[in-house]
Amino acid sequence: MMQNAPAQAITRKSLHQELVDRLQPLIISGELTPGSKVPEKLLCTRFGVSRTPLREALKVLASDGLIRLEPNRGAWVTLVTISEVEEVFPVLGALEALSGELACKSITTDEINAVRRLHAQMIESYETRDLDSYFAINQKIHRAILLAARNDTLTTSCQALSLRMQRARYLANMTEGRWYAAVQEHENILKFLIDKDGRRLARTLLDHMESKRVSVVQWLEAQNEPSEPM
Amino acid sequence: MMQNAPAQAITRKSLHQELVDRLQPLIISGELTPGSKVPEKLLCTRFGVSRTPLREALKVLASDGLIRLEPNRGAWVTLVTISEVEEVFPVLGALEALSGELACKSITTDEINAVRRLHAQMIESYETRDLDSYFAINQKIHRAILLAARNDTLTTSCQALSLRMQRARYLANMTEGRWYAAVQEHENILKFLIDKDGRRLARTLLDHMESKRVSVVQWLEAQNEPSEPM
DNA sequence: TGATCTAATTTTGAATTCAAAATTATGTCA
DNA sequence: TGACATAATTTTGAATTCAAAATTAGATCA
Repeated sequence: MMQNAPAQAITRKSLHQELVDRLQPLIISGELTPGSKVPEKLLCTRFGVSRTPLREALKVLASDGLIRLEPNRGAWVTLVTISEVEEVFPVLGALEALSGELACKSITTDEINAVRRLHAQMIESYETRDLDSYFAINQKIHRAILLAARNDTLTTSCQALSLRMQRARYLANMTEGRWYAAVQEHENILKFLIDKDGRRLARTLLDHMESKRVSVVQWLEAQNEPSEPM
Repeated sequence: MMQNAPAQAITRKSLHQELVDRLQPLIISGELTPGSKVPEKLLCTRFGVSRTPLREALKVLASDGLIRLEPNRGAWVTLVTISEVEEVFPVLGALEALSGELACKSITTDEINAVRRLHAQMIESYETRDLDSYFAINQKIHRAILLAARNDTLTTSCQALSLRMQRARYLANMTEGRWYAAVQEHENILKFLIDKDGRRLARTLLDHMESKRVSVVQWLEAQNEPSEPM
């Protein structure tokens, strides 16, 4: 007899949800230019849908802060401002700290080993200075810890804020010094996770986020200055 | 000349946003019965709008977890489960702790005095055993601290999770003992806020939330048992 | 009676339509 | 020319329409 396995029920996703999932990457990748108008008509054509489900998706994305709706003027891709970064990173820090604490309580050996492997891969990317790969693996590590925390609400909240920050293409930043420091922080993250030292892991994740915040703000400031010379 | 005062721009709210704002209270007040179907047609009539903006609002409410969309079967008012409470309260705790820490850094004397007054009012409600009033003021205090933290992202995140928890009509709960303890916790909250002791305020808010979690879970368990006697 | 199948009705999801607002283009006149 | 007004066009917001899916009602038969 077939087990009632936790395999996800075949939920035929609704069109608007599908669109939310498709639009998010377009926004965080920058394919939809930050600050520009969301090309409603074009997107309808591109995805072969009418305006109704697309506009439903835009409302949801707006509530996530990825776009901004101006009444009677349409939807605009939001851009990452310094003040937004100053706001979001502390919140993300608190949430990631919590995720670390919870993860230490329920992470399995297999999951720890998975993080260990990811960590090794990330170091490799660091050594070959492959920034794209580094960031991709980095994200996977944070996500693995998040999932080990076994708290869907936490996962969702973190994910949403994280998405907003990913719009900042701060990947480009990463000075050699900051990169080295980040790797050191990750060594500690791995260590405390293996030790299941929730307290220290939380603290490290918090500090890690704070460093990231500083780094991102610096980059954004550098971006702004040239265009405001007076 | 007219100053560019920070008076809110006369933003004609969009219909769907208006509906989100109107539906939220219906859900948290229980006027829309938890677990029941969202009466789309009825709501259209009630608010005098067509299905389009209403359905847009439903998508947003669903992304906030207040309702659940079942493809081809409509929208359902979600009910507060124990496992959801176990998830949300720790996250809320972390966020409120952060709000306390940040508030201590930037709260003004006026704002502290406002909280002081609210606290006094709340004590009065406690002494007259006016639960509704107690909860209303209680919320105002937490919100005042949140606003003093000067972090809109934090405010929004907290608010969203808080709304989800408010669906639980745990107000009814509040044993005499728990109520007394909660008041004591609030005495400390006020004290640490006046002292601007961010660290201790954060810790107290966290503990406060944890106590609330226990209390709510107990109540929910009591609710469930009678209907599942076997 | 009650289980099962089929037809009628309702509800849902999404495309289309339409009026109002905003934008762009065109014309006027100093 | 260029500042302003007016007309044409486009875009937006929301109501309506329509096909597909789900639900309900009714019929059939053991």
